[in-house]
Amino acid sequence: MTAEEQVKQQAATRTLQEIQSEVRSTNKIALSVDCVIFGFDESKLKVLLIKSDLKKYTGKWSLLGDLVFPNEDIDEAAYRVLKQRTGLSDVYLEQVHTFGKVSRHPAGRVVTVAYCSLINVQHHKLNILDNELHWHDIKSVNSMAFDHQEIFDTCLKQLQKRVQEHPLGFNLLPKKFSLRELQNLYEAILDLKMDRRNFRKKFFSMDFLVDLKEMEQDVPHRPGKLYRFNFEKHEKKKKKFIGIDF
Amino acid sequence: MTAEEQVKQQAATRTLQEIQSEVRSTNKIALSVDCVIFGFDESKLKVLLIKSDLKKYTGKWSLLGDLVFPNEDIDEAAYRVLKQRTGLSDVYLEQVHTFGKVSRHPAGRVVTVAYCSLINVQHHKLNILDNELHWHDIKSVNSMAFDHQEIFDTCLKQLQKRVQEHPLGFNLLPKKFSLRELQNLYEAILDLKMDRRNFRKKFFSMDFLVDLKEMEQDVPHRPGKLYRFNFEKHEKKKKKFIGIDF
DNA sequence: GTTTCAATGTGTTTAATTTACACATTAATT
DNA sequence: AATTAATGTGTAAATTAAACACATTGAAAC
Repeated sequence: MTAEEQVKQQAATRTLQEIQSEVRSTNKIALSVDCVIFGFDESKLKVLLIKSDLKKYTGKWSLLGDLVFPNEDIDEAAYRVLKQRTGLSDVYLEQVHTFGKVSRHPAGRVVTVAYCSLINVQHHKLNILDNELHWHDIKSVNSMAFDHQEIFDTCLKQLQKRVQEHPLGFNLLPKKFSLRELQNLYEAILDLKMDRRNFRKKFFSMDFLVDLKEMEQDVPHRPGKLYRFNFEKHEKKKKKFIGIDF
Repeated sequence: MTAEEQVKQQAATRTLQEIQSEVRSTNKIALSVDCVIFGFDESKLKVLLIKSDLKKYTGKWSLLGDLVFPNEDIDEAAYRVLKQRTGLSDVYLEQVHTFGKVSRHPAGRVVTVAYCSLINVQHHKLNILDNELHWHDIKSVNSMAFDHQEIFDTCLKQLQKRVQEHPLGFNLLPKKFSLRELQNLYEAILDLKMDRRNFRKKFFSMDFLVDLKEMEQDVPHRPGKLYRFNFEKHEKKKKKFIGIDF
């Protein structure tokens, strides 16, 4: 870890009290980033949360976030938070929405830019840095600190939409995966059941899957074939008459 | 106009020099909103721009924006800018993306939240408040001040996507419109030609159009029927097996 | 007022995509 | 060797999208 990184790491662990004093020191608006970090484990979609350190919200969970430094791009700030908390870099990260209601944060006027990140939980397990963190099943997340519930809901909806438009889901899977895992993932994200035969047909008809000629190991029943994601460019079919689909 | 509105109007006409001095007075991050205001006129999609008042960018055009007040929601700030510049309220306004590179603005560290607005140009003509404003054909917009070109491009892409998912386009049309105008609008937004028969079929098969039993007036050839948008709720067809469409 | 013109208005056929649905195969377990 | 619980595969029906051509109307030109 470089000196610069250490400074950032130190700064990012400011308590809410410290943030509060900084925010209130001027009447200007403070800017933060919050990351909704998704993982996939045991056929369930999970989100990485931290225990809120503000008394008012004792027992509530929060997203991972921090104030943006004056000399740092907001995207960089989000990467920094992610790196600090998970130890991971080179992961999927996308800005989703900015939340800027006057009274959204108890520490003062803090506008926050929400990011959505998709990580591989297996990799993360090797790098876990903080025992205040916990992976929550998204179905059990229903009352978070501040307006974090709204931020989370927005990011989840965005993910559900995005995952149907772009092959993002692979970011949540291990490098080698079976079609069953892939389908479990989509069912967990979209919260629905799909027909196995149609699901397979759909993915095989696109160029996303490379057959690794390997089989699953240590599964209690018949092993399935393993695939990896095909990183070569995928041509998007152009339609002449764009299907307006309200 | 209330006293509060006057204060806001006054504040919003700050010059860039004034903004600059405010931004540099602390080392904190300043927050602004920028509005990409779309209109539709003469079968062309237009965007409302203002001449940049910063010397470095003389002759360049800018989006309409302002700093966010400490006691104002960011959505409110965007509405304020829109109201000031167009005189219009109750118009379509949607947050699109936040731009937060360290050096994006010459006045210092200003992070800006971009909004997309769709207005009816006919209404706006009655309310025009500022002769520094100009409606530009989107096809001729290619070098704006600061990073406004990038912001504009992002908002246009977002609009192209949104308009195929939701019936937003109607916000750009007069209350009464012909199918030809509707198709011209979609062709202008999406920058493509559509088959007239399929286009009509598509819109009639949805519940969006109410036949006003009126005909166009003062058109140089055979008049077409006039319609209005049907504001009643439209049930979105649910698919069982969600079409993953990369 | 007849003709010309340029737009509106309408249906059908084909292709592509989506959906529904059932049975054989495999490997681990008993 | 039989059982079990999963993987793996194909086809038919329904829906949706795409391609395509001609009659009708009203204004403008003559």
